[in-house]
Amino acid sequence: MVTIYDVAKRAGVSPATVSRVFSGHANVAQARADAVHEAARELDFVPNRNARRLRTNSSEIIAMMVPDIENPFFTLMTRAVEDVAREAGFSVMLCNTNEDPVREHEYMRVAVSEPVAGVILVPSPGTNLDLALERSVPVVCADRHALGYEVDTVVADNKDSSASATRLLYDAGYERIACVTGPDGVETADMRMAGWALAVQEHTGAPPDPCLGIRAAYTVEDGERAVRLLMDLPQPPDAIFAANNRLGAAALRVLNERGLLPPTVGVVSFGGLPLILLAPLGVLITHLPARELGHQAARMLLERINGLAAPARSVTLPVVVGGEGSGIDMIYKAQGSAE
Amino acid sequence: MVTIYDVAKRAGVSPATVSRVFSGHANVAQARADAVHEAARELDFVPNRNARRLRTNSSEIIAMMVPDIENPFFTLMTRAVEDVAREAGFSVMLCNTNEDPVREHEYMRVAVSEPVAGVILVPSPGTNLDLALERSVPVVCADRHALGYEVDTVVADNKDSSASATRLLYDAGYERIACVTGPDGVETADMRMAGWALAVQEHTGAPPDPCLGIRAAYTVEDGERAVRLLMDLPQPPDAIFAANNRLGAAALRVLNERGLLPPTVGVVSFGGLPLILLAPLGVLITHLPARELGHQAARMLLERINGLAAPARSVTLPVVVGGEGSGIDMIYKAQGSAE
DNA sequence: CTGAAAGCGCTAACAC
DNA sequence: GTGTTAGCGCTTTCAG
Repeated sequence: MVTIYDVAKRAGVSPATVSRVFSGHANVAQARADAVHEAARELDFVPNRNARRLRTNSSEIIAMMVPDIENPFFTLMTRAVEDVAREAGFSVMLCNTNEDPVREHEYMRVAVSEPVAGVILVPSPGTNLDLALERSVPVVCADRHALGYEVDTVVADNKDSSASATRLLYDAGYERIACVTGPDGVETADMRMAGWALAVQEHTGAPPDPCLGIRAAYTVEDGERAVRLLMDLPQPPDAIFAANNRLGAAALRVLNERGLLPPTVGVVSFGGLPLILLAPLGVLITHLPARELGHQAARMLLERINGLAAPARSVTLPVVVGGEGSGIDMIYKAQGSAE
Repeated sequence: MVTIYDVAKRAGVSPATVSRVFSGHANVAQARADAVHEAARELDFVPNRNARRLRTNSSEIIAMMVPDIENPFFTLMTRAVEDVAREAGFSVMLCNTNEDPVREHEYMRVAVSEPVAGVILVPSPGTNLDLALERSVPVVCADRHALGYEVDTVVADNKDSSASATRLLYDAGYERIACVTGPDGVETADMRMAGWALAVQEHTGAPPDPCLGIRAAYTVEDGERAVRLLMDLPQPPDAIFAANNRLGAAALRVLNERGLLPPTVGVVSFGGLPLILLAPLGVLITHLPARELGHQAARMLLERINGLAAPARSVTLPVVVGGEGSGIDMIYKAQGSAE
């Protein structure tokens, strides 16, 4: 393996000079810097990052922990994180927490012992950040808050936009609107259900019928189970507010089985369905700002990595509802692969 | 930061013993090992991986380089890699090459200087593996071969199954079948087009009309452009063989615009469309073994990381076509999120 | 089975 | 500006 010593010898300078040249921020005479670069090229020198990291106790790796890497929403967010990370010279280590605090914590252990420069996390209900915080590894939460911790967080405006989306169903003439949402304690699930409940209360003057608000894992399979339950009710709903893209797909699949596709039964999918046409259907989609969530989270993390010491910040990204180019759209007008 | 020295002092042993306990494979008396573990727990000791890596010159990171992390096909593959990597104690660094050799090479540089334990790569036409090979970082290629290199590779049986899929369109009564495939030089694009051409030749006794075989980037946008070209032909096709999921979606979108959805114009999408119902349509889907590709690639890489020195292996995963549970299925029967 | 000691390749004081 | 030097925390001979 070729080291700075080899390069130094060949370039006729000291190892320190080589180090200075490669670590950037240091004054080296132009002539010597050139000599170093030339020697390095000739020797095909690649700096050893582990040695550097051991010395500086830092890395250029960001850990990105998401509940489900196969969900296009998180994929898009990850992609956005990767884009800004790369530009700043960081790599992204991807971790699939599976919405499981144990697994998440396991990953946190390796992240901390790495140590990574920072972590971007979509927290689960049982998230534990102690390990990272003790060792002052910067953490920013995306999409949801971490319960009991004060860290930078960026989320979407879940409650208000859920209420707006639900109102759209009322506007379209539906009267008995159900809600399928995610697991208890998952912030997005809770907030979106709260938004739905709010809109129902506004419209009917009473809290929603408890049978109409139902929970499922954020998966198509479990969503189908839940939607079947809903449609088997003595008084089934005439519209469904689905709190994420998986549940939206589940609703459509079940309704399809029963010949009740929209507009027979109304559907709003909170979060984009994969880019594909469903032209005959009138499904309402709200576009979550997945990309912006990722960008913002990455930017905030980079600030922290660079030493920013301000108190925890919390930003809520707006989800404009209704109108062209806004948050809610007919599916066949949907742009972008999956928000 | 707490080090093995702190732990050693507290446990009343030497640093070497602590190291032996944590690096596993070493004989330490049970009593001392217990003492070490206890001390480590009390001190909340986490081994510093950079120090270890510097010493051993190895890491537990696998670089996974894919052309488009937002494509569910690659996402699923990545997920499969992550699953087997995790089990073996490895983390996955995700790299989005964007089908761009320059960007790919850039990532290869950081992978090599990391150094990562190995890399799993979906190569582009211009892939250059010299950097990794010189430094004997194991590489396995997935989904495509790397031109000009002898490395472990796992691919799907693209040509034969494309031919079979095309035959299915003939069987369904279509007569003038077009093909939209990916960029020239991208192996999957070339092989799938070759399979289509083979089936056409078989059926018509002549090579396909060159106008009917068209290329596009593997994106929905560019696919739409290509399909429009096809449908604007003086003699437009009555069926389309789309060589990947993006192009399949593109075909459906364009046909939808023109009121020509299947079965008016036949469509086969080579590679699963995202899980969503399209019941009224009769789209043929072939399911690519994305998960198996990932598993297999990861397993082969792990073998190399563990020192296997056999000559390069090449495995082709079968894509059984036709029949229940096989490669081709009606979309509304599709299982799995996106193969 | 265990400890002492020598680095892995690099950076960062510190002198010059 | 540049060279010298002392480690970063860990693994690994080598003795005992």
